[in-house]
Amino acid sequence: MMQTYTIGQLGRLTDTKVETVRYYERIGLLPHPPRSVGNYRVYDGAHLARLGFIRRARELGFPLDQVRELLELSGQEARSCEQVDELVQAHVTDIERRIHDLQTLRQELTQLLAQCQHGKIAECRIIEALQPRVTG
Amino acid sequence: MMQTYTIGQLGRLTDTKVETVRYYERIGLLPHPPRSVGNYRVYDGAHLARLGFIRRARELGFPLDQVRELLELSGQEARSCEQVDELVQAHVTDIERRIHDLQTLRQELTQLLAQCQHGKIAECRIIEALQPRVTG
DNA sequence: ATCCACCCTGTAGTCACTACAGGGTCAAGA
DNA sequence: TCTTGACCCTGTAGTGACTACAGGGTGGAT
Repeated sequence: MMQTYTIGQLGRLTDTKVETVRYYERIGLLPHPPRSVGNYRVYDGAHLARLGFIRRARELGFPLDQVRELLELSGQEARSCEQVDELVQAHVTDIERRIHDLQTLRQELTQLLAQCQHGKIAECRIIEALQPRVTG
Repeated sequence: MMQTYTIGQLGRLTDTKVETVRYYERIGLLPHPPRSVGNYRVYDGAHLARLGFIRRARELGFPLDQVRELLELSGQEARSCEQVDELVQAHVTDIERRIHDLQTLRQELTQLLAQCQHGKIAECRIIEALQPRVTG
């Protein structure tokens, strides 16, 4: 017999909240599964694999619309890797930009902290630095 | 005479969209300004300074509730810097965690890319790596 | 019969805006 | 005087990716 799962079991196997599984179904990322007599969703191994794929891609930081593209591509076995490669490449570039932005931020904040003399707010360099240069 | 500003002027001076200024008012971050006869908001220099503070803090990545705290603290001139310091310190720690997470992510993705043989999807290592290890 | 864990739908909340729709105001030019 | 166009007003809904109820039904064990 084919293995089946309730939504809760599927969630435990993929580390996904039940509400999230239903959400993925609602936005068309997971197919509507068949229902039991009691109207429970009945999932099979294919559902499990697809949800696993989605969750792994999410862990790697892909937004849902890119996950959708990856799912689409993963089904077209004869197609070349090129698009997958580009998609991942673009994602890496995006991550690198975010790392850079955060590093800049950290430096600014660290400089502020270094200037703090631990006195009163009135002479606090941090608060001062937040005061805008425009004052008229 | 005291300098006054329309919402649009305030927006231009602080690089803030008009809708955002109204949003800050709605959530209580900016006070309700007086209105003109035509029901236009009329801002003064204090509003400008406060909005500038908010925007600068946002640029530095503080979420709005922390901006609220910073605004609160900045008004209490006799108080010690300690809380400001802690707040900024905690923010730096948070940013460092995010940098670390993104670096881990980048490494994982870069490894995937390095494994790509530029062949067909059927043998794509990237797609393969996304396939879940659980398959039953 | 009753309990409890699980499932169902539908709606609203999160964060920090952003984007309308559908109107009113104001200053300048023809 | 009329009209244009830039600006302003309110209120609501959308973004991403969930999360959190409320209010109810189901299934298996005791």
